Amino acid sequence: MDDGRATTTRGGENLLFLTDEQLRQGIEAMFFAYRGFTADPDRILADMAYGRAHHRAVHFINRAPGTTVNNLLNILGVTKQSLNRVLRTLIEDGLVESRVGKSDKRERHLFLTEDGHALEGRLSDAQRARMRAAFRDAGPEAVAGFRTVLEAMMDTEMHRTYQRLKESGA
Amino acid sequence: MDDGRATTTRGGENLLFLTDEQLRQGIEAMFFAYRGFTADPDRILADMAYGRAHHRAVHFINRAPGTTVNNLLNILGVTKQSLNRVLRTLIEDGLVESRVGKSDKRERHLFLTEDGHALEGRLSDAQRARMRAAFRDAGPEAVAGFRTVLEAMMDTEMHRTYQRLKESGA
DNA sequence: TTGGAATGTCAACAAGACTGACTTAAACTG
DNA sequence: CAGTTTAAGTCAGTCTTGTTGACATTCCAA
Repeated sequence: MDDGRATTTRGGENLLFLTDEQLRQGIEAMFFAYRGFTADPDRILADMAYGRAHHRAVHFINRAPGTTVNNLLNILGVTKQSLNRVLRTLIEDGLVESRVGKSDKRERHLFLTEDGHALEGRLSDAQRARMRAAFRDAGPEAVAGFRTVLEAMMDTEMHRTYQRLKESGA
Repeated sequence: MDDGRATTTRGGENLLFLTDEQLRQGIEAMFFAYRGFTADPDRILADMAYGRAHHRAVHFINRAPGTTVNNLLNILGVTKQSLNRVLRTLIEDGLVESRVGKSDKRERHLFLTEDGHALEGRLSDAQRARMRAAFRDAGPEAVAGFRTVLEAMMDTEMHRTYQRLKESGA
């Protein structure tokens, strides 16, 4: 199985991609690619008093305007104390607006302000530019495979969240 | 361009995958998949006094036995102070051995001990299991695409490092 | 009206990254 | 050989982001 040779089954299915060596390459590809993935927004954020956590909050508030704190908590997978620290600075700095819920006044609905949208735009422009270049270089078939593997790598719950977001968009 | 419809060029090339919405889905896929990618080793490490940084060090020392501290620094992309903290505990706990270089006595060459190999095995077994399942579900073509896109997403320097490691393996 | 849920806040803490300054030892170089 | 550079390690301090635990407030719903 880990003899380094390509293996072909009766069906013609290449099993080389399941050797430990191939899996390790996949693992390292994820590690190095994720660094590239976050590098551009990180550079922008480094000049401000913000970090990756702020980027994530701003991204998902933009993606799902009016989302509740609890919903955002589930998406981000952090504790409310951790999110609250980030959210507080964003609200103080006038990037995020928190509106008391109409039907349920316990809930807070989160929205980006004009300044919030400006930051979100800068960050996602940078991140999208890299993603666009990678997608273009790799071609449509590779992109489809990329997404298929990533989806298969998610936990079931995360996958559901991802699907829900996907369906809500465009 | 961002009208939500599939676009086909003369060459028959589907350009839908370059819409902002598709790029955003790619970004979110990376975010959620990376969480899954690190979840299993993180769970194992949580029970010990170790974290993700220890995992990374152990992984790359296993991958490139005898690597110098400087080389590891370049691979991991952190400061020597940050790496040193992690490396010190690993050496103290007898998981990593540091040997003075033969030709250049300033250098330290890093190796996993038996215990180090045991931990590395546990961690990478867990991570490989998820990767293997994802690869199997997605199929060989998807896996090839996955790797193509990830490679295109890396910074040039990281990509060189990744290639060097890849060639040194199997 | 009482219990539980959603939110927020305070405090304390830890991992893991960072900068800057400095030491030691070894190797290279003019 | 003297001076400089390189590799590694250390000390001190800071920052972001995560964690627990305890507690208050508000308000919906049985």
